[in-house]
Amino acid sequence: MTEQRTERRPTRQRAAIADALVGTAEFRSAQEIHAALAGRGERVGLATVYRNLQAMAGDGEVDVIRTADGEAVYRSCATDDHHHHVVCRSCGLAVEVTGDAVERWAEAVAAEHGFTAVRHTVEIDGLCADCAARR
Amino acid sequence: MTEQRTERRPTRQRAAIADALVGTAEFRSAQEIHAALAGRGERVGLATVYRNLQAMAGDGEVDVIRTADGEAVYRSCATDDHHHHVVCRSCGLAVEVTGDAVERWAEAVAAEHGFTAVRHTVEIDGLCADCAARR
DNA sequence: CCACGATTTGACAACGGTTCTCATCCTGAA
DNA sequence: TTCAGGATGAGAACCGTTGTCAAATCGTGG
Repeated sequence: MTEQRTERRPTRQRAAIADALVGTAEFRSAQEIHAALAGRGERVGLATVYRNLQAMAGDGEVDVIRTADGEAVYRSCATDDHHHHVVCRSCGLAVEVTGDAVERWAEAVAAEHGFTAVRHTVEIDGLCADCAARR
Repeated sequence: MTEQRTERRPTRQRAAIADALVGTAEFRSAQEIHAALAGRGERVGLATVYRNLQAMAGDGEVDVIRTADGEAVYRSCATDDHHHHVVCRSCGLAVEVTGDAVERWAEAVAAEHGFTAVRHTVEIDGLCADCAARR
């Protein structure tokens, strides 16, 4: 179930994209990353951003989740281990959390209904302390 | 936080759409519903399907979740209460489940990081017994 | 240090789902 | 039955994402 790190060639573009993700606590869309790179002077094609983001996601280097309107957003994960996120609806800040309780609950509830090969999606969203104070 | 039932006028189309959803345990996309209605002889515009599905979702009459590729899929919920789903990756079959444990965990974990106005998304997917047997 | 085959890139077209537009149709109320 | 305004439908418009393919780039072997 764990992804295999595919053999890939290092390029300036790939590094730039990875760089844009590192050190950011927010989930960002491919378009935002593309714009950020452009604004920074890094000339990288949009298709390249998408391709690399996909590849990184496949290798488990970054996390991908979908916003409410279906857009894919990415974030570099601090850990390779299984985890979930608490995301701020206002600023996008995300913190990683783990919870054996949920994992077990999901597994149990699925089994109870005869499901196998179970996976799950758990994302929590709210207002972070800063954004809440700023109101 | 609970949705207000908006005043809406009953129409043949709206009824047909609601009808296509009732009695189906699967999550279905707007396009699938549109096609199903067309195949059944019901002439309903695609835009109308989208509009009504959105309205119903806003009123909490139907559940909406996003497939892995970002497509929105709908299902009429048996209950108005808060619940989650276990969805079959193969056939789309979905069963509704509840779990206080998760709710509490989500709330606690969010609070622990200073988040407020917390909401969460929890979906479980796997292979239902039938699909698993069919392999 | 250079040539070579394989990858990767980038500009742009193509796509698929969803939303918007606006003239026309219906519905409930009078 | 008439009327005003909400609802519908056909198609254009949108937008995020993926596909195309020639040109640029990379690691390697010579």
